[in-house]
Amino acid sequence: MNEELNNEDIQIVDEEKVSRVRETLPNDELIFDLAELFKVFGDSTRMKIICALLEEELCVGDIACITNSTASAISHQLRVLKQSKLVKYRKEGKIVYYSLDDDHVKQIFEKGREHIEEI
Amino acid sequence: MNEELNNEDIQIVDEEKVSRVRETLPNDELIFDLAELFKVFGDSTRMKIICALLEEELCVGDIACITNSTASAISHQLRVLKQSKLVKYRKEGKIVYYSLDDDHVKQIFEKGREHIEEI
DNA sequence: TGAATATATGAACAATTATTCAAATATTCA
DNA sequence: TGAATATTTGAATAATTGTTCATATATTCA
Repeated sequence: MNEELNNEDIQIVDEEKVSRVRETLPNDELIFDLAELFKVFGDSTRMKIICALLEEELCVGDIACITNSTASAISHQLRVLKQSKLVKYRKEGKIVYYSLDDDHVKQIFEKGREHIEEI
Repeated sequence: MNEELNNEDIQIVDEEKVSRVRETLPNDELIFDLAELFKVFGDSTRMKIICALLEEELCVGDIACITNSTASAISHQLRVLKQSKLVKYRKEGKIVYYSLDDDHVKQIFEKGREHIEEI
């Protein structure tokens, strides 16, 4: 009786290990940003868009056609990709051409594929 | 009148480009698997677990402590990481130690970080 | 200017999913 | 064996999110 800790609070941990690892962790903001970035890759439609753009620049209508999706759905997803700086675009009249923004996309894609294919 | 296409079906596309890109696309299964893989990286809690395990092998309780989470929540997420072959584990008595399964995790993590930090 | 086309956008709906809570296993040790 | 600890698991809840549909905006061209 009169204990300061009840059962739920007790947890046996390797305190030295825990504080050592804690200090090496990236800050919460970077972890959040990383998760947000990978979340963008974590959808089949967006992954298909990325695969298509790995080949060449494409307009919204062509991407929709290639991915068997609607222009509206693709436009929504392109916005997500744009916000993460994964794609860029240029306008030519009423047509908007999208392309991959830098080489990281390809590198991340390839590393993912390596993992999948080596299992 | 008597047209075979109504407005919703009409879409002007660069057919040659579309079929060319279509042929280079990975099959749907690979695209799905890739999206599933990146989805696993796309959650802050799992990303924290991954960051911690980049340092050294850890038991469930210690991971929970490091990430300010509960053992139950961590256990659920470790199951997800296990299913994607991102972590492996070994049992020592009642303690289960988890560690990263191969070097792809670190590589994917690093590529993600490069993208974040170069913007 | 007005019709046609390409893209973007907002709201609504359905589906997915992370966490919590309670309870079940598994293991050690007195 | 029974208490204590570590982890797992299943169900429920709350929050997030992808697609659809209707509509808005932008651009070209007759």
